[in-house]
Amino acid sequence: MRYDFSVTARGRPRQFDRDVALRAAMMLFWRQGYEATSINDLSTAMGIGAPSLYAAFGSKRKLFDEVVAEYVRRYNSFMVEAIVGEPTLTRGVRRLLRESAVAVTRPGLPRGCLVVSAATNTTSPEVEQALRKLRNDGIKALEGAVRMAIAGGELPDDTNPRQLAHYVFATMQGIAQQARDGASRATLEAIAELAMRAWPVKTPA
Amino acid sequence: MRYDFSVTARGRPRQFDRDVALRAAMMLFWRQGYEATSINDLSTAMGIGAPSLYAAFGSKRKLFDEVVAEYVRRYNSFMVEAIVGEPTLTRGVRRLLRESAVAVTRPGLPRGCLVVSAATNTTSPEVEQALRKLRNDGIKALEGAVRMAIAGGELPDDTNPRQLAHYVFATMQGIAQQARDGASRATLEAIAELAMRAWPVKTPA
DNA sequence: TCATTTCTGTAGTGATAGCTAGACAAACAG
DNA sequence: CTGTTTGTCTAGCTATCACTACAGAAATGA
Repeated sequence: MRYDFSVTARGRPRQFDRDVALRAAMMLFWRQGYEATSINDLSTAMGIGAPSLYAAFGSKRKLFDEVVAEYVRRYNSFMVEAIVGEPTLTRGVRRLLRESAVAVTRPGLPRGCLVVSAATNTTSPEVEQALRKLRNDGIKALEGAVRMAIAGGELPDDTNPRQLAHYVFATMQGIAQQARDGASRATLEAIAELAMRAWPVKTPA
Repeated sequence: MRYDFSVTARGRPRQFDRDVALRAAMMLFWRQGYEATSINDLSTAMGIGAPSLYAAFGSKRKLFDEVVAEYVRRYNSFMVEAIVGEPTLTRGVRRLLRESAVAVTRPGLPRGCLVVSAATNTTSPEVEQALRKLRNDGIKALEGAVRMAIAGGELPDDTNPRQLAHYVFATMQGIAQQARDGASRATLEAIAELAMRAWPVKTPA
Protein backbone atom coordinates (compact mmCIF):
# COMPACT_ATOMS: atom_id res chain seq x y z
CA MET A 1 0.00 0.00 0.00
CA ARG A 2 1.36 3.40 -1.01
CA TYR A 3 0.20 6.56 0.62
CA ASP A 4 -0.14 9.82 -1.24
CA PHE A 5 0.99 12.78 0.82
CA SER A 6 1.29 15.09 -2.16
CA VAL A 7 -0.37 18.48 -1.87
CA THR A 8 -1.40 18.85 -5.48
CA ALA A 9 -4.29 16.70 -6.64
CA ARG A 10 -3.82 14.15 -9.34
CA GLY A 11 -6.31 14.71 -12.13
CA ARG A 12 -8.00 17.76 -13.58
CA PRO A 13 -8.61 20.29 -10.82
CA ARG A 14 -12.11 21.39 -9.89
CA GLN A 15 -13.11 24.48 -11.87
CA PHE A 16 -15.21 26.03 -9.09
CA ASP A 17 -14.85 26.91 -5.42
CA ARG A 18 -16.56 24.17 -3.44
CA ASP A 19 -17.26 26.44 -0.46
CA VAL A 20 -18.72 29.18 -2.62
CA ALA A 21 -20.94 26.64 -4.35
CA LEU A 22 -22.01 25.22 -0.98
CA ARG A 23 -22.99 28.67 0.24
CA ALA A 24 -25.01 29.29 -2.93
CA ALA A 25 -26.84 26.02 -2.29
CA MET A 26 -27.40 27.07 1.32
CA MET A 27 -29.10 30.31 0.29
CA LEU A 28 -31.39 28.39 -2.03
CA PHE A 29 -32.35 25.73 0.52
CA TRP A 30 -32.77 28.44 3.16
CA ARG A 31 -35.10 30.47 0.97
CA GLN A 32 -37.06 27.71 -0.75
CA GLY A 33 -36.71 24.65 1.43
CA TYR A 34 -35.39 21.18 0.56
CA GLU A 35 -38.17 19.84 -1.57
CA ALA A 36 -38.95 22.99 -3.55
CA THR A 37 -35.32 23.39 -4.58
CA SER A 38 -34.51 21.31 -7.66
CA ILE A 39 -31.16 20.12 -8.93
CA ASN A 40 -31.72 22.50 -11.82
CA ASP A 41 -32.14 25.42 -9.42
CA LEU A 42 -29.04 24.35 -7.55
CA SER A 43 -26.76 23.79 -10.53
CA THR A 44 -27.82 27.15 -11.96
CA ALA A 45 -27.26 29.07 -8.72
CA MET A 46 -24.00 27.25 -8.01
CA GLY A 47 -22.77 27.94 -11.54
CA ILE A 48 -21.93 24.30 -12.27
CA GLY A 49 -23.44 21.45 -14.23
CA ALA A 50 -25.33 18.62 -12.61
CA PRO A 51 -22.48 16.06 -13.02
CA SER A 52 -20.05 18.42 -11.26
CA LEU A 53 -22.57 18.85 -8.47
CA TYR A 54 -22.90 15.11 -8.01
CA ALA A 55 -19.13 14.56 -8.25
CA ALA A 56 -18.53 17.13 -5.52
CA PHE A 57 -21.45 16.49 -3.19
CA GLY A 58 -22.78 13.00 -3.92
CA SER A 59 -26.50 13.64 -3.99
CA LYS A 60 -29.12 16.25 -3.25
CA ARG A 61 -29.57 14.70 0.15
CA LYS A 62 -25.86 14.73 1.03
CA LEU A 63 -25.53 18.28 -0.27
CA PHE A 64 -28.37 19.28 2.02
CA ASP A 65 -26.67 17.59 4.96
CA GLU A 66 -23.54 19.62 4.29
CA VAL A 67 -25.62 22.75 3.91
CA VAL A 68 -27.29 22.16 7.27
CA ALA A 69 -23.93 21.63 8.99
CA GLU A 70 -22.53 24.79 7.44
CA TYR A 71 -25.70 26.71 8.27
CA VAL A 72 -25.57 25.70 11.92
CA ARG A 73 -21.89 26.60 12.09
CA ARG A 74 -22.26 30.00 10.44
CA TYR A 75 -25.73 31.20 11.38
CA ASN A 76 -26.87 29.28 14.44
CA SER A 77 -23.77 29.34 16.60
CA PHE A 78 -25.12 32.50 18.21
CA MET A 79 -27.46 30.25 20.19
CA VAL A 80 -24.74 28.50 22.15
CA GLU A 81 -22.77 31.73 22.48
CA ALA A 82 -25.76 33.58 23.89
CA ILE A 83 -26.18 31.01 26.66
CA VAL A 84 -22.54 30.44 27.57
CA GLY A 85 -21.53 34.07 27.00
CA GLU A 86 -23.65 35.53 29.77
CA PRO A 87 -23.07 35.24 33.51
CA THR A 88 -26.63 34.08 34.25
CA LEU A 89 -29.07 31.90 32.31
CA THR A 90 -31.69 34.63 32.62
CA ARG A 91 -29.47 37.06 30.73
CA GLY A 92 -28.42 34.27 28.37
CA VAL A 93 -31.97 33.42 27.36
CA ARG A 94 -32.89 37.09 26.99
CA ARG A 95 -29.94 37.46 24.65
CA LEU A 96 -30.89 34.22 22.88
CA LEU A 97 -34.37 35.49 22.13
CA ARG A 98 -33.23 38.98 21.13
CA GLU A 99 -30.57 37.63 18.81
CA SER A 100 -33.04 35.17 17.33
CA ALA A 101 -35.17 38.10 16.24
CA VAL A 102 -32.10 39.64 14.59
CA ALA A 103 -30.90 36.36 13.08
CA VAL A 104 -34.12 35.62 11.22
CA THR A 105 -34.26 39.11 9.67
CA ARG A 106 -30.68 39.65 8.56
CA PRO A 107 -30.62 41.99 5.53
CA GLY A 108 -29.35 40.25 2.44
CA LEU A 109 -30.09 36.81 3.82
CA PRO A 110 -33.23 34.69 3.53
CA ARG A 111 -35.84 35.24 6.19
CA GLY A 112 -36.48 32.76 8.94
CA CYS A 113 -34.46 29.77 10.09
CA LEU A 114 -33.36 26.94 7.82
CA VAL A 115 -33.57 24.40 10.63
CA VAL A 116 -37.12 25.45 11.43
CA SER A 117 -38.63 25.70 7.98
CA ALA A 118 -36.48 24.09 5.27
CA ALA A 119 -37.80 20.56 5.69
CA THR A 120 -41.42 20.67 6.75
CA ASN A 121 -43.60 18.38 4.65
CA THR A 122 -40.95 16.68 2.57
CA THR A 123 -41.49 13.46 0.67
CA SER A 124 -38.28 12.08 2.18
CA PRO A 125 -38.91 11.52 5.90
CA GLU A 126 -35.20 11.20 6.74
CA VAL A 127 -34.51 14.81 5.83
CA GLU A 128 -37.49 15.97 7.83
CA GLN A 129 -36.40 13.84 10.77
CA ALA A 130 -32.84 15.17 10.66
CA LEU A 131 -33.96 18.76 11.21
CA ARG A 132 -36.54 17.63 13.76
CA LYS A 133 -33.74 16.03 15.74
CA LEU A 134 -31.74 19.26 15.60
CA ARG A 135 -34.70 21.18 16.98
CA ASN A 136 -35.46 18.70 19.75
CA ASP A 137 -31.77 18.50 20.66
CA GLY A 138 -31.82 22.27 21.13
CA ILE A 139 -34.74 21.95 23.52
CA LYS A 140 -32.93 19.26 25.48
CA ALA A 141 -29.77 21.34 25.69
CA LEU A 142 -31.70 24.31 27.03
CA GLU A 143 -33.50 22.03 29.48
CA GLY A 144 -30.12 21.00 30.84
CA ALA A 145 -29.08 24.61 31.23
CA VAL A 146 -32.29 25.35 33.13
CA ARG A 147 -31.62 22.40 35.42
CA MET A 148 -28.19 23.75 36.20
CA ALA A 149 -29.58 27.22 36.87
CA ILE A 150 -32.05 25.74 39.34
CA ALA A 151 -29.32 23.73 41.06
CA GLY A 152 -27.15 26.85 41.13
CA GLY A 153 -29.86 28.80 42.89
CA GLU A 154 -30.58 31.20 40.03
CA LEU A 155 -34.08 29.93 39.26
CA PRO A 156 -36.88 28.88 41.65
CA ASP A 157 -36.79 25.27 42.79
CA ASP A 158 -40.31 24.63 41.52
CA THR A 159 -39.35 25.55 37.96
CA ASN A 160 -40.12 22.79 35.44
CA PRO A 161 -37.01 22.62 33.24
CA ARG A 162 -38.57 20.77 30.35
CA GLN A 163 -41.61 23.02 30.17
CA LEU A 164 -39.54 26.18 30.37
CA ALA A 165 -37.18 24.95 27.64
CA HIS A 166 -40.15 24.11 25.43
CA TYR A 167 -41.62 27.55 26.04
CA VAL A 168 -38.43 29.35 25.04
CA PHE A 169 -38.05 27.25 21.90
CA ALA A 170 -41.69 27.69 20.99
CA THR A 171 -41.14 31.43 21.15
CA MET A 172 -38.07 31.17 18.95
CA GLN A 173 -39.92 29.02 16.42
CA GLY A 174 -42.79 31.49 16.42
CA ILE A 175 -40.36 34.32 15.80
CA ALA A 176 -38.79 32.42 12.90
CA GLN A 177 -42.22 31.67 11.42
CA GLN A 178 -43.37 35.25 11.63
CA ALA A 179 -40.15 36.45 10.04
CA ARG A 180 -41.12 34.34 7.03
CA ASP A 181 -44.58 35.88 7.14
CA GLY A 182 -43.11 39.36 6.82
CA ALA A 183 -42.91 40.63 10.41
CA SER A 184 -40.30 43.35 10.97
CA ARG A 185 -37.22 42.91 13.10
CA ALA A 186 -38.60 45.44 15.59
CA THR A 187 -41.81 43.44 15.97
CA LEU A 188 -39.88 40.22 16.50
CA GLU A 189 -37.68 41.90 19.09
CA ALA A 190 -40.82 43.02 20.86
CA ILE A 191 -42.01 39.40 20.93
CA ALA A 192 -38.70 38.44 22.50
CA GLU A 193 -39.04 41.14 25.16
CA LEU A 194 -42.61 40.13 25.94
CA ALA A 195 -41.65 36.47 26.16
CA MET A 196 -39.11 37.23 28.88
CA ARG A 197 -41.89 38.50 31.12
CA ALA A 198 -42.87 34.87 31.58
CA TRP A 199 -39.37 33.93 32.72
CA PRO A 200 -39.31 32.77 36.35
CA VAL A 201 -37.75 34.98 38.98
CA LYS A 202 -36.49 33.73 42.32
CA THR A 203 -38.05 35.77 45.12
CA PRO A 204 -36.01 35.70 48.30
CA ALA A 205 -37.93 33.79 50.94
CA MET B 1 -83.17 30.97 -20.87
CA ARG B 2 -84.69 28.07 -19.00
CA TYR B 3 -83.94 27.42 -15.38
CA ASP B 4 -83.74 23.92 -13.95
CA PHE B 5 -85.27 23.70 -10.51
CA SER B 6 -85.45 19.93 -10.53
CA VAL B 7 -84.08 18.15 -7.48
CA THR B 8 -82.77 15.05 -9.22
CA ALA B 9 -79.65 15.53 -11.32
CA ARG B 10 -79.73 14.78 -14.99
CA GLY B 11 -76.90 12.42 -15.88
CA ARG B 12 -75.19 9.56 -14.11
CA PRO B 13 -75.05 10.32 -10.41
CA ARG B 14 -71.73 10.68 -8.56
CA GLN B 15 -70.65 7.33 -7.12
CA PHE B 16 -68.99 8.77 -4.03
CA ASP B 17 -69.81 11.17 -1.19
CA ARG B 18 -68.20 14.48 -2.03
CA ASP B 19 -67.92 15.57 1.62
CA VAL B 20 -66.37 12.28 2.70
CA ALA B 21 -63.85 12.55 -0.13
CA LEU B 22 -63.10 16.16 0.84
CA ARG B 23 -62.42 15.13 4.42
CA ALA B 24 -60.10 12.35 3.26
CA ALA B 25 -58.19 14.93 1.22
CA MET B 26 -58.07 17.22 4.25
CA MET B 27 -56.43 14.56 6.40
CA LEU B 28 -53.82 13.97 3.73
CA PHE B 29 -53.02 17.66 3.21
CA TRP B 30 -53.01 18.19 6.97
CA ARG B 31 -50.56 15.34 7.56
CA GLN B 32 -48.30 15.75 4.53
CA GLY B 33 -48.72 19.31 3.32
CA TYR B 34 -49.79 20.59 -0.09
CA GLU B 35 -46.72 19.84 -2.16
CA ALA B 36 -45.88 16.45 -0.69
CA THR B 37 -49.40 15.19 -1.38
CA SER B 38 -49.76 13.90 -4.94
CA ILE B 39 -52.90 13.40 -6.98
CA ASN B 40 -52.15 9.71 -6.74
CA ASP B 41 -52.13 9.89 -2.92
CA LEU B 42 -55.36 11.85 -3.01
CA SER B 43 -57.29 9.66 -5.44
CA THR B 44 -56.23 6.57 -3.49
CA ALA B 45 -57.22 7.99 -0.10
CA MET B 46 -60.45 9.45 -1.48
CA GLY B 47 -61.30 6.14 -3.13
CA ILE B 48 -61.91 7.66 -6.56
CA GLY B 49 -60.06 7.91 -9.83
CA ALA B 50 -58.23 11.00 -10.94
CA PRO B 51 -60.88 12.01 -13.54
CA SER B 52 -63.60 11.88 -10.87
CA LEU B 53 -61.42 14.00 -8.61
CA TYR B 54 -60.97 16.63 -11.32
CA ALA B 55 -64.64 16.53 -12.28
CA ALA B 56 -65.67 17.16 -8.68
CA PHE B 57 -63.00 19.60 -7.51
CA GLY B 58 -61.42 21.17 -10.59
CA SER B 59 -57.75 20.95 -9.75
CA LYS B 60 -55.36 20.13 -6.95
CA ARG B 61 -55.20 23.82 -6.13
CA LYS B 62 -58.99 24.28 -5.97
CA LEU B 63 -59.34 21.09 -3.94
CA PHE B 64 -56.82 22.48 -1.49
CA ASP B 65 -58.74 25.76 -1.28
CA GLU B 66 -61.88 23.83 -0.38
CA VAL B 67 -59.92 21.77 2.12
CA VAL B 68 -58.60 24.90 3.81
CA ALA B 69 -62.07 26.41 4.05
CA GLU B 70 -63.45 23.19 5.52
CA TYR B 71 -60.50 22.89 7.89
CA VAL B 72 -60.97 26.41 9.22
CA ARG B 73 -64.68 25.80 9.64
CA ARG B 74 -64.31 22.48 11.42
CA TYR B 75 -61.03 22.70 13.30
CA ASN B 76 -60.11 26.36 13.70
CA SER B 77 -63.40 27.91 14.68
CA PHE B 78 -62.41 27.38 18.31
CA MET B 79 -60.18 30.43 17.92
CA VAL B 80 -62.99 32.91 17.41
CA GLU B 81 -65.15 31.14 19.97
CA ALA B 82 -62.42 31.32 22.59
CA ILE B 83 -62.15 35.08 22.20
CA VAL B 84 -65.84 35.95 21.92
CA GLY B 85 -66.96 33.28 24.38
CA GLU B 86 -65.22 34.74 27.40
CA PRO B 87 -66.19 37.89 29.32
CA THR B 88 -62.68 39.36 29.21
CA LEU B 89 -59.93 39.24 26.57
CA THR B 90 -57.50 37.99 29.21
CA ARG B 91 -59.63 34.93 29.80
CA GLY B 92 -60.29 34.64 26.07
CA VAL B 93 -56.60 34.53 25.18
CA ARG B 94 -55.86 32.09 27.98
CA ARG B 95 -58.56 29.83 26.59
CA LEU B 96 -57.27 30.40 23.05
CA LEU B 97 -53.79 29.22 23.98
CA ARG B 98 -55.00 26.29 26.06
CA GLU B 99 -57.33 25.09 23.34
CA SER B 100 -54.59 25.51 20.75
CA ALA B 101 -52.52 23.00 22.68
CA VAL B 102 -55.47 20.61 22.61
CA ALA B 103 -56.34 21.29 18.98
CA VAL B 104 -52.90 20.40 17.62
CA THR B 105 -52.78 17.08 19.50
CA ARG B 106 -56.24 15.68 18.92
CA PRO B 107 -56.10 11.87 18.99
CA GLY B 108 -56.92 10.34 15.63
CA LEU B 109 -56.17 13.56 13.78
CA PRO B 110 -52.92 14.75 12.24
CA ARG B 111 -50.63 16.70 14.53
CA GLY B 112 -50.16 20.43 14.24
CA CYS B 113 -52.14 23.03 12.31
CA LEU B 114 -52.85 22.82 8.59
CA VAL B 115 -52.82 26.61 8.24
CA VAL B 116 -49.43 26.83 9.92
CA SER B 117 -47.58 24.00 8.23
CA ALA B 118 -49.34 22.67 5.13
CA ALA B 119 -47.90 25.21 2.67
CA THR B 120 -44.42 26.17 3.77
CA ASN B 121 -41.90 25.98 0.93
CA THR B 122 -44.24 25.19 -1.93
CA THR B 123 -43.33 25.64 -5.58
CA SER B 124 -46.60 27.49 -6.13
CA PRO B 125 -46.34 30.82 -4.31
CA GLU B 126 -50.10 31.48 -4.45
CA VAL B 127 -50.89 28.57 -2.17
CA GLU B 128 -48.19 29.63 0.25
CA GLN B 129 -49.46 33.20 0.16
CA ALA B 130 -53.06 32.13 0.79
CA LEU B 131 -52.19 30.48 4.11
CA ARG B 132 -49.83 33.33 4.98
CA LYS B 133 -52.74 35.72 4.58
CA LEU B 134 -54.89 33.57 6.87
CA ARG B 135 -52.18 33.69 9.53
CA ASN B 136 -51.60 37.42 9.26
CA ASP B 137 -55.34 38.06 9.26
CA GLY B 138 -55.52 36.19 12.54
CA ILE B 139 -52.86 38.46 14.01
CA LYS B 140 -54.72 41.54 12.82
CA ALA B 141 -58.00 40.30 14.30
CA LEU B 142 -56.38 39.70 17.65
CA GLU B 143 -54.72 43.11 17.47
CA GLY B 144 -58.16 44.65 17.09
CA ALA B 145 -59.43 42.73 20.10
CA VAL B 146 -56.48 43.98 22.15
CA ARG B 147 -57.24 47.55 21.09
CA MET B 148 -60.80 47.18 22.26
CA ALA B 149 -59.66 45.71 25.59
CA ILE B 150 -57.39 48.71 26.12
CA ALA B 151 -60.18 51.12 25.24
CA GLY B 152 -62.49 49.22 27.53
CA GLY B 153 -60.10 49.59 30.43
CA GLU B 154 -59.21 45.91 30.74
CA LEU B 155 -55.59 46.24 29.63
CA PRO B 156 -53.01 48.93 30.48
CA ASP B 157 -53.01 52.00 28.24
CA ASP B 158 -49.35 51.55 27.36
CA THR B 159 -49.99 48.09 25.89
CA ASN B 160 -48.81 47.79 22.29
CA PRO B 161 -51.67 45.95 20.53
CA ARG B 162 -49.70 44.86 17.49
CA GLN B 163 -46.80 43.51 19.51
CA LEU B 164 -49.04 41.67 21.94
CA ALA B 165 -51.03 40.11 19.10
CA HIS B 166 -47.80 38.98 17.43
CA TYR B 167 -46.61 37.51 20.70
CA VAL B 168 -49.74 35.45 21.22
CA PHE B 169 -49.69 34.16 17.65
CA ALA B 170 -46.00 33.39 17.84
CA THR B 171 -46.76 31.24 20.87
CA MET B 172 -49.57 29.48 19.02
CA GLN B 173 -47.35 28.82 16.02
CA GLY B 174 -44.62 27.51 18.30
CA ILE B 175 -47.13 25.20 19.95
CA ALA B 176 -48.28 23.94 16.55
CA GLN B 177 -44.68 23.37 15.44
CA GLN B 178 -43.74 21.47 18.54
CA ALA B 179 -46.83 19.31 18.22
CA ARG B 180 -45.45 18.20 14.84
CA ASP B 181 -42.10 17.56 16.51
CA GLY B 182 -43.71 15.16 18.95
CA ALA B 183 -44.35 17.24 22.07
CA SER B 184 -47.14 15.93 24.30
CA ARG B 185 -50.40 17.73 24.88
CA ALA B 186 -49.42 18.28 28.52
CA THR B 187 -46.18 19.96 27.50
CA LEU B 188 -47.97 22.20 25.03
CA GLU B 189 -50.53 23.16 27.67
CA ALA B 190 -47.65 24.07 29.94
CA ILE B 191 -46.29 26.35 27.21
CA ALA B 192 -49.70 28.00 27.03
CA GLU B 193 -49.77 28.54 30.78
CA LEU B 194 -46.26 29.96 30.82
CA ALA B 195 -47.04 32.26 27.92
CA MET B 196 -49.88 33.85 29.86
CA ARG B 197 -47.43 35.03 32.49
CA ALA B 198 -46.31 37.62 29.95
CA TRP B 199 -49.85 38.91 29.51
CA PRO B 200 -50.25 42.51 30.72
CA VAL B 201 -52.19 43.20 33.88
CA LYS B 202 -53.71 46.55 34.71
CA THR B 203 -52.56 47.67 38.14
CA PRO B 204 -54.89 50.22 39.73
CA ALA B 205 -53.12 53.57 39.89
C1' DT C 1 -87.17 2.38 -26.51
C1' DC C 2 -83.89 6.00 -27.65
C1' DA C 3 -81.35 10.21 -27.20
C1' DT C 4 -79.14 13.12 -23.79
C1' DT C 5 -76.43 14.06 -19.86
C1' DT C 6 -73.08 13.12 -16.56
C1' DC C 7 -69.78 10.16 -14.16
C1' DT C 8 -66.00 6.61 -14.16
C1' DG C 9 -61.99 3.66 -15.68
C1' DT C 10 -58.19 2.99 -18.87
C1' DA C 11 -54.57 4.76 -20.62
C1' DG C 12 -51.87 8.19 -21.69
C1' DT C 13 -50.25 13.43 -22.33
C1' DG C 14 -46.07 16.68 -21.86
C1' DA C 15 -43.18 18.47 -18.19
C1' DT C 16 -40.06 17.95 -14.73
C1' DA C 17 -37.94 15.37 -10.92
C1' DG C 18 -33.22 13.33 -9.38
C1' DC C 19 -29.54 11.29 -11.42
C1' DT C 20 -25.86 9.35 -14.73
C1' DA C 21 -23.39 7.15 -19.09
C1' DG C 22 -19.97 8.40 -21.98
C1' DA C 23 -17.08 11.53 -24.62
C1' DC C 24 -13.89 15.09 -24.07
C1' DA C 25 -10.80 18.41 -21.36
C1' DA C 26 -7.13 19.43 -18.19
C1' DA C 27 -4.19 18.46 -14.73
C1' DC C 28 -0.54 15.00 -13.03
C1' DA C 29 3.76 11.32 -13.18
C1' DG C 30 7.16 9.26 -15.77
C1' DC D 1 5.88 12.96 -25.39
C1' DT D 2 2.46 9.06 -23.29
C1' DG D 3 -0.59 7.20 -19.86
C1' DT D 4 -3.38 7.98 -15.78
C1' DT D 5 -6.53 10.45 -13.14
C1' DT D 6 -10.16 13.43 -12.39
C1' DG D 7 -13.53 17.20 -13.73
C1' DT D 8 -16.95 18.96 -17.06
C1' DC D 9 -20.38 18.77 -20.79
C1' DT D 10 -23.92 16.88 -23.73
C1' DA D 11 -27.44 14.17 -23.77
C1' DG D 12 -30.53 11.24 -21.97
C1' DC D 13 -32.11 7.80 -18.33
C1' DT D 14 -36.36 6.24 -15.51
C1' DA D 15 -39.92 7.76 -12.42
C1' DT D 16 -43.30 10.69 -11.13
C1' DC D 17 -45.74 15.02 -11.44
C1' DA D 18 -50.52 17.33 -12.48
C1' DC D 19 -53.79 16.57 -15.69
C1' DT D 20 -56.96 14.75 -19.58
C1' DA D 21 -58.89 12.25 -24.18
C1' DC D 22 -61.85 8.90 -24.86
C1' DA D 23 -64.85 5.15 -24.48
C1' DG D 24 -68.12 2.86 -21.74
C1' DA D 25 -71.54 3.00 -17.81
C1' DA D 26 -75.54 4.76 -15.50
C1' DA D 27 -78.82 7.92 -14.68
C1' DT D 28 -82.47 11.16 -16.91
C1' DG D 29 -86.47 12.93 -20.22
C1' DA D 30 -89.35 12.01 -23.97
